[in-house]
Amino acid sequence: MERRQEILEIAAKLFAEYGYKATSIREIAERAGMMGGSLYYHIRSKEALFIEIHDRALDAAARRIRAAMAPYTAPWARLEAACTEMLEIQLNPESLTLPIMNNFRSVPEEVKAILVRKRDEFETIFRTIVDALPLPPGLDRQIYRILLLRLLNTADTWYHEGRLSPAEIATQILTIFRHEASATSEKSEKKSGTKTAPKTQAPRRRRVAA
Amino acid sequence: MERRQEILEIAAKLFAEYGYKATSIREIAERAGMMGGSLYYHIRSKEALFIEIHDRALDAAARRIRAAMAPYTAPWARLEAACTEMLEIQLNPESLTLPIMNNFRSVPEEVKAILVRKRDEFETIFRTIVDALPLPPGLDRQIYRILLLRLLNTADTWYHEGRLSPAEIATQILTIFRHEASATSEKSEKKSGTKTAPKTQAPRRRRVAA
DNA sequence: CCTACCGATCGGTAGG
DNA sequence: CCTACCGATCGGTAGG
Repeated sequence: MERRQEILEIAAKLFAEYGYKATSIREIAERAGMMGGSLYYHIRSKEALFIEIHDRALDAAARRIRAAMAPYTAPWARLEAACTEMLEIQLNPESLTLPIMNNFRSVPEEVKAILVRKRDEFETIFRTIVDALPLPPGLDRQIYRILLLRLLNTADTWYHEGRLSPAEIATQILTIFRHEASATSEKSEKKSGTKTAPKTQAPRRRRVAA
Repeated sequence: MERRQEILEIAAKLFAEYGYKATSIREIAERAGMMGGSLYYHIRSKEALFIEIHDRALDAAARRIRAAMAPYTAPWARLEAACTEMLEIQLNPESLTLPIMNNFRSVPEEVKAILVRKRDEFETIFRTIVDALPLPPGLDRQIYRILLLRLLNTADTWYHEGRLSPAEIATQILTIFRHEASATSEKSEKKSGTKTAPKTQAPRRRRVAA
């Protein structure tokens, strides 16, 4: 039973690094210490394996992000909490919760349809957050959300440990994406009695041209 | 001689859509109206084909972007011109200049090294532009540039024609990424005697919280 | 540019 | 979980 979990994690890492097609069943099996054919004692097919990993990763990510957002009600604070958590997930080299989303180029069309449906469902979290932001009218919320998710989901392709932490990168992204709608920006988050800024990296963020 | 160009364009389209590994020589050949083996009259190897397409695409893109920037000297205007042109290139379904960059996951390691070197060279264009921007001190220019390039380079993965044009998407990205350093933001672009805003989609862009 | 083929590798199965 | 194998597909070559 935990052997299976091990296999899922090995496969997730390989899928994330090389994509669906370029990851072979035999390579997964070898890293799990068995022969290619033996893997089919644990899995039904390569396609089913990929779908299961993707589903589990997104479910786990959704749970973690909702938990991270829970303490906040102010829109920008919720966005920051969600983005930070998402980056922690995407940039963590361990565990199943890995960047397999958005790497669908070599996935068979029928499978892709299933993955995209699941991913769209996952992204409603961000849809809700973005819709609540007091953005300037010139910004298209759909594009805003898509762009933000692109950055979060593809961060693993350029990130290498050492320079900035996931939380620091989240801060940079938030600094860029933070635009207030109203002129009375500093105090425009009206919801009271709740925390306004997340714990991580909060300080040197606000710098609205005034 | 133009037959070869045809093959390069067909291959570029397939590589962009499915990635290196998932694109077969036989599929390229079939779309070019010949047998798999016949393709080797025109190319040396699959690897060489990919490298050539990548090189040509980046050279052409660099040329177009430099030309688009040429009329401007104000930093933000140069950035907008470069981003708009880059998106026109990335979102144009025709021609060789296609989004093959950043899809290196299934490319053999040795080839990847060559591609990355070329891409880094290409991206110096944006390095120069970003270094000239009057950004607030809280923003890390390296991260800023990386994030911006991610959005430009991966736009093809979510773009579908109909809603917004490449130029309109560029405007959205620029609106998000525009942050002024100084408090006297509106007039802080000191360079005079030169055009300040590009021709495309300029109007409804500025909306700094004041 | 085609035919015909090479060795290698793929996902998957049978039988134990 | 292994051995041994299946049909399919891969990049590439020889010989024309």
